[in-house]
Amino acid sequence: MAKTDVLTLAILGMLSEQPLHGYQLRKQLGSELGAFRALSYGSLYPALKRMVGSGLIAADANEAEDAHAASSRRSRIAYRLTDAGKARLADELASAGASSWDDDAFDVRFSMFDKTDSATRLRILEGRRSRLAERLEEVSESMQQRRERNDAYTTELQRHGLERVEREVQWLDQLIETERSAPGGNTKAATGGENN
Amino acid sequence: MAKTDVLTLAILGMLSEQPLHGYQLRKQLGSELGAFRALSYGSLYPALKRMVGSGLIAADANEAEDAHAASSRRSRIAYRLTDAGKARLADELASAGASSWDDDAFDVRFSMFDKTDSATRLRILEGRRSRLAERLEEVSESMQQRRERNDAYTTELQRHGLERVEREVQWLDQLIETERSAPGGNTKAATGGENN
DNA sequence: TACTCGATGTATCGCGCCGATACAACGGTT
DNA sequence: AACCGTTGTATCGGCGCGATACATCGAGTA
Repeated sequence: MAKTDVLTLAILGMLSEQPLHGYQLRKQLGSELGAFRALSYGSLYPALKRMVGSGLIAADANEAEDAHAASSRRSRIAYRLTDAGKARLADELASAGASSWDDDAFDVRFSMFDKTDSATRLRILEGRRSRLAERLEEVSESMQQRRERNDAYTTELQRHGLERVEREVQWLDQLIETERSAPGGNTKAATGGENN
Repeated sequence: MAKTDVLTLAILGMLSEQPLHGYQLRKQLGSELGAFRALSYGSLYPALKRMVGSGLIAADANEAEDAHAASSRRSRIAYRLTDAGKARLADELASAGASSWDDDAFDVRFSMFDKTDSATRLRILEGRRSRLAERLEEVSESMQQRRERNDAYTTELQRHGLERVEREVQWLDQLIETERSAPGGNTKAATGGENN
């Protein structure tokens, strides 16, 4: 089972809606997600190259040649999903493994929830929740241990960090409850199931 | 004015308390700050090497040779600040420029607030605040623009992200107010002043 | 005594990301 | 006709990360 990193997954998701140029892709990813707020071209273009190389996407170089032959050869490249790309995306969408629980990965995965069935959504939310609970425990432990040694500012920083994570857990709890009481939306039944 | 990246600054701060080994350095940075939660050795050791190369720190290889000569030659390296390192740290501590306003950089800077005078503290807090206000505006703009096009989940993700930033601003406002009404703590008067 | 195991400790490799930078054509304004 | 902001592709050096390898120490245990 080939690995699919976060950026690759995000691109697959974007392109599943419609073919896009690199430039447009960047804008969309930047505004749609919290992650990738300022995704650089130094990441994007190499990523696209890799994906073309592994056959997940294909590059359609400038199609518009209706009239007057090959005059103004603009170099714009529209990328679209191949069948392999669609298959990979479907695979990822049906999985709820640990690779969907980290900060950026979760955001990307969450933004595609309307393409996922309710059971998988729930498993991702719960996985994320338990991941955050782990972090909560680690941080509050190390806070207690060094409570005396730290100055007021460091303590405040830790307290605030802790609070932020707690709030995140509360948010997830809300989402989980909603998902449980109203499994609505997409219900295309976990095909295959259990990845990662 | 030589550039000082976040990791370098954090190391300078840690070593200003006491000489430390790479291993200890990693543990401290991991537990003390929110940033650097899991700083890898693949970053730390090269960074230390760079800093030795640029003369900011010095490496004292294993001093403990009290008795029975050179028997168990353990390879442990304690790093300490050089005079150049102390000077650089003092420089950074007196500056409140834009390089202290980003997420990780701010955390590192904030955790050293007890080594900075009140005026500089205030300027950093305000800089961070205005940086977050910028982000707030960008995000809420792009939310309004594509309100219709997005599905419910993406919208919720954006809303939550926005809320998180708003909360961050509130936290800063509190800190600013406190700092204004009680400039206490270190008051070593901005020496030299205005960097970055 | 010997064995194992976890913590301490140093170090490197490949890979991917970032910020900066360069280049170029398009569309609209003055 | 000159200017400028947006769209668009592309690369380079530097650096952080995760994985991995290796070595020693102290303590508990068979």
